[in-house]
Amino acid sequence: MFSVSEEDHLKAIFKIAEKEKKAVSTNSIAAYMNTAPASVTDMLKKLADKDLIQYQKYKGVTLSPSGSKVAIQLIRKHRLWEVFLVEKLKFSWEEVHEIAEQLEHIQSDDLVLRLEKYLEFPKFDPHGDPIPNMDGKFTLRSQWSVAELLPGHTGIILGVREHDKSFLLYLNDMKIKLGTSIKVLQKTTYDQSLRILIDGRFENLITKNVAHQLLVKKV
Amino acid sequence: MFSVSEEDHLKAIFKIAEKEKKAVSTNSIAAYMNTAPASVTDMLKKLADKDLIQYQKYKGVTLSPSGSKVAIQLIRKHRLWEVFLVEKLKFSWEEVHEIAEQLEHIQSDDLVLRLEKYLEFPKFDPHGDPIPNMDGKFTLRSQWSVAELLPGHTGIILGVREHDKSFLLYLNDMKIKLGTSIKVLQKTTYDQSLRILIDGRFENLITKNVAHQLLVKKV
DNA sequence: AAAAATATTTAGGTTAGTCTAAATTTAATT
DNA sequence: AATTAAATTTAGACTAACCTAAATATTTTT
Ligand SMILES: [Mn+2]
Ligand SMILES: [Mn+2]
Ligand SMILES: [Mn+2]
Ligand SMILES: [Mn+2]
Repeated sequence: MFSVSEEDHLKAIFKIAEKEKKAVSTNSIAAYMNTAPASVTDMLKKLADKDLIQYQKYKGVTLSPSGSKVAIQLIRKHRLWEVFLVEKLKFSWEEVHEIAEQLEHIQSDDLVLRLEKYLEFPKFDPHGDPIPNMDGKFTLRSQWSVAELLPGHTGIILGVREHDKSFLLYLNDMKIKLGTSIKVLQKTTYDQSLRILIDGRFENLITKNVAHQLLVKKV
Repeated sequence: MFSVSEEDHLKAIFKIAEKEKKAVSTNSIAAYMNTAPASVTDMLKKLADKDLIQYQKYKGVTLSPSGSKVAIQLIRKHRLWEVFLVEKLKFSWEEVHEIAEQLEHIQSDDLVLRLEKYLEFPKFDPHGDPIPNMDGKFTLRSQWSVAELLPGHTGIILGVREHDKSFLLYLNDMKIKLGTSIKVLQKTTYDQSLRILIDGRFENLITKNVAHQLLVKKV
């Protein structure tokens, strides 16, 4: 139906739009996709022709309903495959993204449904990101970043905002994974760095930025 | 490393060479791949440049050691994914080929090794074809076609030569699958069609050609 | 409100992978 | 051994997906 490149562009637009609610710029897509802005312009014309996006020269783009559907289905497949790779093949959470980036493009509706069933309908992927259901609906849950926790309060890790491999390896080193409890012991007023207690056992210092990437439920 | 099209061409050459031991012709590859002979010629030049095949104009091609390795690794991945689809996702044997045709191109050596382990090192795929190991070695076993069985003798289905969806659906109808026992009751001298007993329960008539496609071990 | 800086598009080009039609080589048949 | 038929390659063309450099629009700063 759609090429790998078309799908990846639609996903990029979706993800960028998720953070900043305005129309998505050509340059932001190019940065996300690691391509030249001129290449993005070419693709935007094609996607607009197929009514997958609303596009006006120089004004940025938004996804049309059909484009949004393609993007969400792609994200659904990506996250289901990530669950498979971690739960069944025992990959670590920092290893799965590149492989899922390929697997998400396998075309077979039946495959996705059977995979989802086989995995017992997971609602979140190994990074804590919600997996849209068949109809494109995401499961919502209330979550805070560790940066928002007050000293003395504890949270359970639900997910991470940053998916960078080196960041995930850094968390591995600190013994932080999904389900880990984080108690904020102290916040530095100078640079907002935090002293935290990990699973009631390891004490460590993290920067404000790192704290911002860690998503928890309050306990 | 190699494109989907390059990989598929190498696999086609391998599979055609498997049956007819002479150099593989341009037209046979074109027929196998459903493309124009001219397109195959273009690809053969490219593969020869990369030393994946031995190619002389008008003389057909053979795989080089490196080309053979690529083809065998692709077949390995294809068949491992087919096992996954049937054993884990409960697809039927006639549904898995097209999906595996895509999955075989996913690039990750680690993925293949983990998948193989997860599947507990299967030696044969859902159609009874051998799965090459990491080093490209196929497991051999002695097998006969039902056409070779003498009346009164029985075999257990090990595999099928024909992978066509309609053929597999026809076998489903007859309750023939891997492991099924086939007893030859009678052979017609006129057209060599056979009356067979399936799993000791269903009697049926099959043509000589169908019998030729059914591979069994003698019991 | 000009000027300067930045973002975006256009112009023109490349490579991979396909095609059809024509030319050429090889194989088969008189 | 010619002639005809079949197989294969060459020539020329197209689309998708990229690129760089130049032109143009928009935004920001003076
Ligand atoms: Mn992708
Ligand atoms: Mn993820
Ligand atoms: Mn394939
Ligand atoms: Mn098979």
